[in-house]
Order: sequence, then C-alpha cells, then structure tokens
Amino acid sequence: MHKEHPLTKNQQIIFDLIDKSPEPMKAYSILFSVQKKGIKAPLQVYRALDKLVEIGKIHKIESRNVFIACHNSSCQVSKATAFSICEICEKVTEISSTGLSKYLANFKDKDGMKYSKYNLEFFGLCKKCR
Amino acid sequence: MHKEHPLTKNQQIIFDLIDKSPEPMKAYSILFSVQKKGIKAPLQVYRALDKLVEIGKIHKIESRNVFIACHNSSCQVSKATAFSICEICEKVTEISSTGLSKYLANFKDKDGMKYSKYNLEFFGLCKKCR
DNA sequence: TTTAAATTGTTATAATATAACACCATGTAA
DNA sequence: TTACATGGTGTTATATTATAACAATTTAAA
Ligand SMILES: [Zn+2]
Ligand SMILES: [Zn+2]
Ligand SMILES: [Zn+2]
Ligand SMILES: [Zn+2]
Repeated sequence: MHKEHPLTKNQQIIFDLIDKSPEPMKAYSILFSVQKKGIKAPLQVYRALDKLVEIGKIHKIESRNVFIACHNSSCQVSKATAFSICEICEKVTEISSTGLSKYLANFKDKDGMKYSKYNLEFFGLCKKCR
Repeated sequence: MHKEHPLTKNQQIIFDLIDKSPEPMKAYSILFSVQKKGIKAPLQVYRALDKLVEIGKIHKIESRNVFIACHNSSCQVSKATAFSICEICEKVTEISSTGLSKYLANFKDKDGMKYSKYNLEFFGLCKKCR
C-alpha cells in the first residue's frame, strides 16, 4: 500500500479539474479553467502538475503534452505507465494489464539491464473512430 | 522491404547532423548547427524533422523533445519504437528486441484491440552512471 | 508540356515550460 | 521559545518548443 499524500489547495483544485475532465487536459487550458479560483500564473499550474505527476495522481501523455488522472492505483508506486491513444479523436485510455506490466518489468535489454520505470504509448483508432 | 526515400537538401543536411551526433539533438541546437549551411528558420528545421520522422530515418524521444537517428531498419516500416533513457546523463539507446516487438505487436487491450504502432520509453541508469 | 505535389524561404506568432526572487506556513530540533 | 529547514505560494519575466500563413520554386507525373 502506498502512502497518502494530502494535497495542497492548488494541487487539489487542479487534480479535481483533471479528474473530472472527460478528456486529457493541456496545461494552459487548465490555467484558463482555474483562473476564477485564483490561480493566475502558468507556474502555479506547472508546479501542481509536477507534484501530481510525481506522486502518481496524474500522468503526462508525453506525445501530446496533456495530463490525465490516474485510474490504476499501482502507478502511484511504480511509475510504470501504458496508454492507448486514438489518432483521430485523441481519446486516451490508461491500460492496466498485469501481463503487460509484468512483461515490461521483467524485460532485459541486451546488457541485461531491467527497467521498472517506463512509459508506453500505443497509437491506433478507438472504438468510435474505427 | 521498404521504399528508399531520396532526401532533399535540407533533409540530408539535418539527417547527417543527427546521424553523426553522439547524443540526441534538440531542434534549436540543430538550427544553430546548420545556420552556416543556410538553414535559418525554425520551420525549415521542423519541416525536415517531420519528414525524417515520417519516413523513419529519425525518431523523436517524446519525453525529452530530442531527435535521434534510427538504428533499427525495421522502424522505417513499422513505427514501433522502444528506447532506454538514462535519467542522469540522458543517453538514449534504441532497443531492437524481436521478443519485445512481437510481444507488443500482439498485445491486445481489454477490448481486444491490437496496436502496431507504439512508442516505449524505459527509464533507468546507463552503464556509466550506475 | 502541363499540372499536381512537395519543398523551400520568410516573417510573425502560438504554445509549452522554466528562472529568479520574495514571502509564508508548518514541522522539528536546540 | 527560537532558530532553522522544508515545501508551498505569488509574481514578473523569460526561455524553449512548435506552428500559421503566404509566396516562390523545384520535382515528378500524367
Ligand atoms: Zn496510472
Ligand atoms: Zn477516436
Ligand atoms: Zn528505429
Ligand atoms: Zn548515464
């Protein structure tokens, strides 16, 4: 079991927004949405995002520069993430497959090196778009 | 077998630079390096990069916004890529493991969907840094 | 040769992210 | 209690990454 991090005010505001969003969010659209709550500057957003990523409450989709709430509690420990991304509508889904995560955690490169931390992004078409 | 793309002048200049670089390169450091060859504007660099990525001659490391020459000829067909990234020195190595690529190409998400296109970034410490 | 597609050159601007500094809250150790 | 360390906040300014829009040129087919 992982340790609970109590969120600070800014972190909570931004986490709630991302968590409720039906789509991954961009940093500046987060900024726009929270301006009425007194968060006015990009840095305030990025600092909260950094922390939320660090503690595993959200993930950054690196190929898209968007943020999504985690829906797989084991991420908060492992930093091992996998997503599918629709190339038409940009829908992102977090993948939680024990088989996949075991395979990747046990994968050894040609130097015999293992990696417990990774990020995998699958690209294709979602149900609706294909 | 894949079709050979003859590179245009700008594409060739930029590919050569990246290919010879011992490290992955950032777009604006590429721009700086090729200014003596007459490439003056960011767009000229980004257009060449886009094309080179599209035809699989280089890859973008999404978590770092850097570009690296491909060292795995099958990428030029598949768009299925995997890298290891050192979190200290930022050394990037392209992984070509038949086992890994087969596993990922055959992976099905819970809707039974397969993805032939993916990007995997492993994080850890390289030989020198650990 | 005509035409379509791709590439180039250029200026300007958008989108993403961090530096630097002052201040404040909270916990903890002397 | 006081000092100190740690982490969060607010703010201004700036750095970094990437694209829009438009005109001109080259290339490769039809
Ligand atoms: Zn997660
Ligand atoms: Zn879709
Ligand atoms: Zn490759
Ligand atoms: Zn290293």
